[in-house]
Order: sequence, then C-alpha cells, then structure tokens
Amino acid sequence: MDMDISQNPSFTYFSDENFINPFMDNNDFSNLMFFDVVDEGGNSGLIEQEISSPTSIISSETFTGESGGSGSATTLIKKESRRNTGSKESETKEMGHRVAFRTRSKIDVMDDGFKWRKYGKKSVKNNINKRNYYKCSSEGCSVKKRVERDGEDAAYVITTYDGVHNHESPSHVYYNEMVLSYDHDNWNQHSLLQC
DNA sequence: CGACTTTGACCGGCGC
DNA sequence: GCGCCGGTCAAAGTCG
Repeated sequence: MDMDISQNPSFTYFSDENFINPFMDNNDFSNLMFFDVVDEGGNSGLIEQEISSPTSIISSETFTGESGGSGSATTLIKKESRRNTGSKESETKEMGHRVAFRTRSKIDVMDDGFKWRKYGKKSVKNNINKRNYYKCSSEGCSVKKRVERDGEDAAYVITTYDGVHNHESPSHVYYNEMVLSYDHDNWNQHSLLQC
C-alpha cells in the first residue's frame, strides 16, 4: 500500500544480493529479503546505522528433510541491534533477537527444521491476508514465529522469527557454516557454536 | 488418545 | 479516558 516495507521503521532491509536462496530447491522462490528487526521498545530506530554495521550472523543448516524431502535450509540469524547510544538504561527487557524475512513462495509456512505449533491467527491492518502465529513446540523453547502473506503482493510471504532456539532442530541440524561478525552476551549462541 | 489446529474472546500497549 | 490494534489464550474440533 502506502508503505514500502524497506521503509518500515521496525525493520532493516536486506536484499539478497549476497545471499544464496536456501529454499530454491523445492519452491518457486525468486526473491528473498531479510529484515533485521530493531528494538522498537522506545526509541525510533536509526536503522540506517545498523545496515552498515556487521551484525549479521548466518548459519547454514542442513537437515534430513523429513517433511517431503526438503534438502537444505539456511537460517539467517541476526543479532538484535542494541541502541547503546546514551548508555542509558541498557535494555532490561529480554527480547531475544528478531529476524524477519520476505520470500516469494507458493507455500505459507516454510519448513525450517523446527517444529511449530500454531496458536493464533489474526487479520491485521493493511493486509487482507491473515497473519498466523506459531510457537516452537519444543519444551522450554519460547521462540515464536509470525507468518503472513504480503498485502501488496500475495506471492510473497513474510516470516518473522522472535527469539532464539535453546535447542537444536529436531530434524538433525548440522551447522556446517557460520559467520560470526560480532557477539554480545544476551544471545545464547552457544548452541550454534558447538558445531 | 494425544498432539495439533481453529477461532472467538480477552488483554495490554499506544495514539488521539 | 477511549478506541484501535496486535498478540495471546483457551476451549472445541480435527487428525493420525
């Protein structure tokens, strides 16, 4: 509609120029975009600053494809940006990190190797399509995921991950590649590092 | 029978 | 204070 998603103050826009589309195998993806969701808890995020900073962490995970033979998938994990401008009340709330990406896909829900339980469905403003809410069904894991079709172009699916899994993928995840640009303490990436 | 989905209701945050 | 909106809950239904 009126709002280009790349201008959405809640997201940092990433094109897929340097990114290999992980879902290309079994879906009709022709585009994949990532958004690093900035902490919207208060300050209006100066997101442009985040783009230039090396915040991205990309891990490639290969799983056994138990749901119809998907060969591999790649998880993009982006450290949530921290606004430490004024060193003033340093983020007491634990948001974990949030990743959103937009893919062109025929299917709504992508199999990322984790097991999700649907807990809500909602029609949201500026989008004629419903938004679906999922939780990770693993015990003790509170990662959430939102899935919605792009209101402008229903060929695109916007998926937002909220939080970090504290366990491995139930379908044999092998993290065979990982690029760590930098790290902070509030993200439990040790589950990734062990590989 | 257990796990999951569906769906309306409820709640809290935020803008006016 | 009020209304809108997004997110979550929970009961009922469905499926394997």
